[in-house]
Amino acid sequence: MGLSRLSKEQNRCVNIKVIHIEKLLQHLRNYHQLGASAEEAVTANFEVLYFHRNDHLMVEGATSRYMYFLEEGLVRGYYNLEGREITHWFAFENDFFTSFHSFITHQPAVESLQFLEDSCTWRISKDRLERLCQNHHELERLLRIAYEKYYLRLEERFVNAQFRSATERYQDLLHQMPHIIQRIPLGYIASYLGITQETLSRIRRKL
Amino acid sequence: MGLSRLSKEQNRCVNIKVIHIEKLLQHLRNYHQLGASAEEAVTANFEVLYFHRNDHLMVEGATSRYMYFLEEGLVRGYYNLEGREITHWFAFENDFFTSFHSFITHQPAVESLQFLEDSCTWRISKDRLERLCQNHHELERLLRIAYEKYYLRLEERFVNAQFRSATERYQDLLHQMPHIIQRIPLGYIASYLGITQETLSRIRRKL
DNA sequence: CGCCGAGTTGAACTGAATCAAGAAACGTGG
DNA sequence: CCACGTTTCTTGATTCAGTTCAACTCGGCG
Repeated sequence: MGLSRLSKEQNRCVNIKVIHIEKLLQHLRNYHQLGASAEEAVTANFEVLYFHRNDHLMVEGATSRYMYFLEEGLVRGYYNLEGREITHWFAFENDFFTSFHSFITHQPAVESLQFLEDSCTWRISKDRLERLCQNHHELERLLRIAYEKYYLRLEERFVNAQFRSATERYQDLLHQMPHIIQRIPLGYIASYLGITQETLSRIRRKL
Repeated sequence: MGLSRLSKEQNRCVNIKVIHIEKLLQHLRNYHQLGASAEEAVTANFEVLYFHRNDHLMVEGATSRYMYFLEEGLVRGYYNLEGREITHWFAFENDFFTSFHSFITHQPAVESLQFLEDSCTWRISKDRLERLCQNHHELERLLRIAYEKYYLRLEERFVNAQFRSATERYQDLLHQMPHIIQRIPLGYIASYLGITQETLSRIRRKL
């Protein structure tokens, strides 16, 4: 459950921050165009952090004070339900992630966040994000638009969960993220889909 | 499938708009405090509309160009899945509603919206809402915060759908909205919970 | 009165969970 | 580079929650 970070690499990378953060800025532009001063504010307020495979970013009970952007790597959010571990989301390259409930409400998180691959992230604290939004209407708008998008994503997942069979959900997943199979253990994928590992194994045999 | 409106009552109400819209403003203040000019802009840009029980606000295939606020009444959103009607949300007093996917993406909606009771709504077009947000940073912020809240609501529903039994979900619903039983036919509630009407009927017998 | 929609009940069926046991793959230390 | 233990994945037998289909009850209403 190490919270260890690659401080050497990290320092190396802080020096070339301006180069790297371009990927985050590029991604932000997909949501909404930003002026020079807003982009500078982003550059000044996000910080890079590196993690190892299997590192925990946070564990349940902690309060999430940061929003993260995943430049490279893979993360899962999971929680315990009656003694068993439920993975309820994955974040891939170019995703924002955090324990949203905790981040938004300031309450202790019910979920834990763990890296499944060595990862490069950018983070900003809630305080700073609020300040940035206050000072740059453009960023507030960007955030609003980002929430719209994330809302729609979630809505789609909800409909799938409630009205499609396990097999359909697995096929959808394969279709939308074919790479997922190589990168994530079956058990995590199963609980993400809301089924048991055994059932998923059987589904795969038939395909 | 009447799209009829109560134009007489409506006109009467437009005259006393300033009194009525107070309820919308009051609700908005729960999300974020607004200055006088923002409140005036809201007052000037929302319009009141009345509907009858069973009226359709829109049917699948149409594109949702308005965001609605429900001052009084009851609405459901539903769609067809393999010939059967699935109610996937209800809006109650003080809820915002529309076909979110359609409203956000400008694409034709897959769902239809129907009033289950005589209702009083306030609406604003997407264009005007965008303009308001552009001119009033406060409103942009309010909208961002509203999306956060709606995101969390949906997340909770998603978790319930995927990991709780039908009985648990029904009990949760009873607990959170006890009035729902009196106001909504059993079949709608069942599909909202993701189960059949027969199953819900059996669950109720046992309680 | 008879019809119609809403809700209930029953019996058979089914998709997925559970429990239990093996097989395969993985990584770590010697 | 092999050997061993651990984790990951598969397979089988059984059980169970919820579906399906069909029939029936009840209350309202033209």
